[in-house]
Amino acid sequence: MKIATWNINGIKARIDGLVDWLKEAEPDIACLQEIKSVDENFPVSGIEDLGYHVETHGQKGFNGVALLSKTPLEDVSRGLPGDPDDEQARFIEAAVSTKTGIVRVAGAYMPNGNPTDSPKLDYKLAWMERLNTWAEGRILLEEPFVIAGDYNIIPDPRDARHPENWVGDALFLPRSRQAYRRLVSMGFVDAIRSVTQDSDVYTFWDYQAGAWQKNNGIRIDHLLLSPEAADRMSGAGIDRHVRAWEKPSDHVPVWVDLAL
DNA sequence: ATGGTGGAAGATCCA
Repeated sequence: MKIATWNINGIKARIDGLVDWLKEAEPDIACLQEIKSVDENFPVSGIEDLGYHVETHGQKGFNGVALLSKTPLEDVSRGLPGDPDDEQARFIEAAVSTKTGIVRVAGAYMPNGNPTDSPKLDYKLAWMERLNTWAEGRILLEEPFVIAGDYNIIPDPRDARHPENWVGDALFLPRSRQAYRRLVSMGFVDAIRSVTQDSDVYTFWDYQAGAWQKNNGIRIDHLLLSPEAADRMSGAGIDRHVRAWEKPSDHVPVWVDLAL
């Protein structure tokens, strides 16, 4: 079972590229972030034509996440638990039945947190705390389980081409990285880091200043596997070539293969 | 110090 995550930066602008990538990569489950669309306007037909079930959690203009799956999505839940006043659409979770049981997948779009002297950083850190509290409960289930998404966190200096340029940025602050490390320390496995220790492995290149051409990238899109999922991992990768397509997102898809 | 790019929306906000 192939599970992928991709921050598509606007479904309306990316629908053709998404369909091309789905045909090429054939993920069983795809988690999309930054759909920037309300649920009613999400273009489901071209995706359903490829055999996918679609569940969205959108909002007007910004944010928004979606799950696509070749098998039906069960127990769908929208919104990260822990703050009923949080109106930002950044989280969707569902379960999928497999030959060996179920796999649970959460698709998440973590807050950016910049500028760091604004409430946005507080929101980012509080959101990560809520995620960690929720993840503690999930890991106790001892199920194959994946948290996939745009974490907006550079875990380590080797995850940036120019780490010195990110000092002081919310994506690289010690507090942000600590929150991510606390999550991983519960027992999750970073899928990409379990197949390579290379620096030069990125998932995002800014549109500005020729970042892609200079390979000035960062690794901020992650697939965290519960121990039960990690035990069944057979491969992982980054579809970096998608960044060179026409009208690309600034992020590329990241995927993991699980023997489920 | 500014602008460099792009998406959604339709003036700015967000990244």
